[in-house]
Amino acid sequence: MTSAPIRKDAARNRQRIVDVARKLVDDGTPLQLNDVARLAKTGVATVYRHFPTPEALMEAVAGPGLEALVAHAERALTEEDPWQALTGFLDVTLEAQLTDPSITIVRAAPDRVLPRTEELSAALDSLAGQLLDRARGVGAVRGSVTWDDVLPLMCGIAFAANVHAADQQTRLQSGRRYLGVMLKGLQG
Amino acid sequence: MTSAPIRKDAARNRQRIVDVARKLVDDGTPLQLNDVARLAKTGVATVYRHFPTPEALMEAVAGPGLEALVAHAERALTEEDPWQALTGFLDVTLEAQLTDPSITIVRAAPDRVLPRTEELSAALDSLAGQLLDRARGVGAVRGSVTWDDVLPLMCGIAFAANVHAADQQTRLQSGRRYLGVMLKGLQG
Amino acid sequence: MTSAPIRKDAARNRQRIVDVARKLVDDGTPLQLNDVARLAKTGVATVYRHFPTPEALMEAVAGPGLEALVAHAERALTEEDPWQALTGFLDVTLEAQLTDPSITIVRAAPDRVLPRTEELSAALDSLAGQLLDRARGVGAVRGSVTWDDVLPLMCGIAFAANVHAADQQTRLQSGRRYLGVMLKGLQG
Amino acid sequence: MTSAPIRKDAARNRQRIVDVARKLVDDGTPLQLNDVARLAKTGVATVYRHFPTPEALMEAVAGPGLEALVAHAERALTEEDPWQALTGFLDVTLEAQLTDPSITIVRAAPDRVLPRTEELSAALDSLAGQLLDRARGVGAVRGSVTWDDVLPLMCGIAFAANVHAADQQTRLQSGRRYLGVMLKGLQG
DNA sequence: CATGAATGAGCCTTCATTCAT
DNA sequence: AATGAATGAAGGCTCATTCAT
Repeated sequence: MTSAPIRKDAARNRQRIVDVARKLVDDGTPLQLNDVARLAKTGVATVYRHFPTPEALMEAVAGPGLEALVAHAERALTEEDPWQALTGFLDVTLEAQLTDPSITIVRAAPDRVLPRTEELSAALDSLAGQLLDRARGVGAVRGSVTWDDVLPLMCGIAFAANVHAADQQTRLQSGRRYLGVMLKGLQG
Repeated sequence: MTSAPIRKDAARNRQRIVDVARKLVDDGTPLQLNDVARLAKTGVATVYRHFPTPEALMEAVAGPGLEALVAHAERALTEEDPWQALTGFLDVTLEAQLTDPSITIVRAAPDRVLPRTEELSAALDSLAGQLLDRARGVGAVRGSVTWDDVLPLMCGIAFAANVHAADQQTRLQSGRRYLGVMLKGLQG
Repeated sequence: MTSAPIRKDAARNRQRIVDVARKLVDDGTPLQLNDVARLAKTGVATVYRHFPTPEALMEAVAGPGLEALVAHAERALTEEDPWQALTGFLDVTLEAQLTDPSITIVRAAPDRVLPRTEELSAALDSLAGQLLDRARGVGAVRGSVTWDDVLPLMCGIAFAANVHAADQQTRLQSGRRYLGVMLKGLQG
Repeated sequence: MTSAPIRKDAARNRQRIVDVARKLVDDGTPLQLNDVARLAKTGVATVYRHFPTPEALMEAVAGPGLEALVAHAERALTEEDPWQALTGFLDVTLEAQLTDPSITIVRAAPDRVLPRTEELSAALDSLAGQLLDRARGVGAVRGSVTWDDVLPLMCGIAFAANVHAADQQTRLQSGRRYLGVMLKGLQG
């Protein structure tokens, strides 16, 4: 009755599925549960059991990335310089978004389907909001801008970087440049 | 060079197709050539003859919007204040992008399939580049930024506005705010 | 714009589909549009174009049978003896139901999906109702019974005949016996 | 011959499974062993061990209802008036069939898979046959009709009642009316 | 005995594209 | 040029049944 001890082989399967999905996502391939099943050498239904919808799988793929960002945000909150803390966090966030498309996809989506993702997303918003507030507190950021705007802007920057360049290398460079533009735009 | 006299009824058909497609695009419906044909009361093959691929049709839909932007850019080049000229143009561009999704789609795509679109796109890039150069010339814009960056950024802003809001009204508001941030970020 | 001249080859296809479906229905096989397509040597989508749902196809299969019954009911209304007219009609109806399962399926269904079927069904109900009224008029049928009851009862008799026997021959015999029971039960 | 002592927990499981299945059947939901397992908080395999096929489970669901009918038939055989005994029994039977769909399903099926069901079914047929014979003995029932016909007819009446009405209330009313028609039809 | 994860065949449905009329 | 019927690959999803734990 206690929700789930989780069997070892089931966990292995689940992980294989997520791994395969990650590879597909990284390649920009749209997630098709049938393909995932084939590549993971599982039955389709196994994929469906673990992830009832493509969105759920996408969120599972994004999970570790989101966790890492949460961890980084927490560390950033302990830094001395609020502006440094903010820009450092945004820099890491951007790199994550450009490296792992699932992050932008999940964060740009109107809603989350897994409780865990919702939780992570909320935590991230809360922490990032604090980072922004602290920076505003020392006058480093305009009064009118909220995290509610910065989140879409970060997704927009990732989008722009993808529009501008196809290869990973250039994409990161452009992204950083665009982030620079935005940061200057945000300054008080 | 003008490939053929074009029969009047053919032209009428073509127009009906584009009109229908515009409506679908504006509603956010994915362009399906069969649907378009049915709504335009044409055979599918007619749609295919005029527009061999969905992309071609999308570009045809974007055409008038792009022409309007070219016209605006030309007028802007005659304005006195280079900064005003630039911001005015970008403001109109943003509104166009948020009003007519085909514009962002076409401009964010890696390549164009219709010669006419290529032409318009190139003209727009050239004119916008000049507007940017003029603004840079009077020190209103950072030296390092080129139109090659501003175009993706505009698409990113449109994307951000869509992430932030679902209704047209709010979308425009957010978009303008984000454009403000970018412009401040671009300033010398 | 006038609804449909119907192409000859299209009509041929449609007929092949209905023919295949009829065979399946007669064999008691559940109608699966993919199977129908394969057996009719058509693409699946062709079947879907003609019959958007299995129900629509089923009704198309039942069509001729219903038409024949309507014709019979019309003739019956011209007969002298109201009781003979009624029993003759019910006998033919039963035979139709036991010969062609689609008839019972369509008539026992809560609603019809094709306008044509609705039309036929309504016509049949109206004519049968008149036959019943006439029989009641000469005191051959109890006052309390309406066609609204006799229709379900006919379906019930067909069901009973199927329960009782598997082979066509015996099924018809039993069905007639059961019809006899019902008719006696209906008599004033 | 009683195959095994049967562990208490196993019996509990079995009962939970049957209870869940009964609920599903009563709701008109098709019996899916996976669903049953989930709702009964059992593993699927447990369901399969107790009931190798959906039919077996269906018969188990019908069991108590059949037993009750057998009991009623036995009591009926002791009644004075053979016609009253018969009609009373058929009335109770009809109500059971309309209340608990599993009864009609099992009795209309060409064969039984559980020995217990076979036994009950045979007993019921035998008893009902005697009730019918007694009624025929006093001239209350036509000579030509056998229980072999009445059983299908009862299933047909249940079918007709379902065709005629969707809600339980009306279904019972119609069923009783149809039973009345049949009884009149059977009378000598 | 019990569990529930895994399986994969199989059905339904859509859509871009071709081709006979 | 125009028509729209036909195609069939492809994707989504379910469910009866098996099997490792």
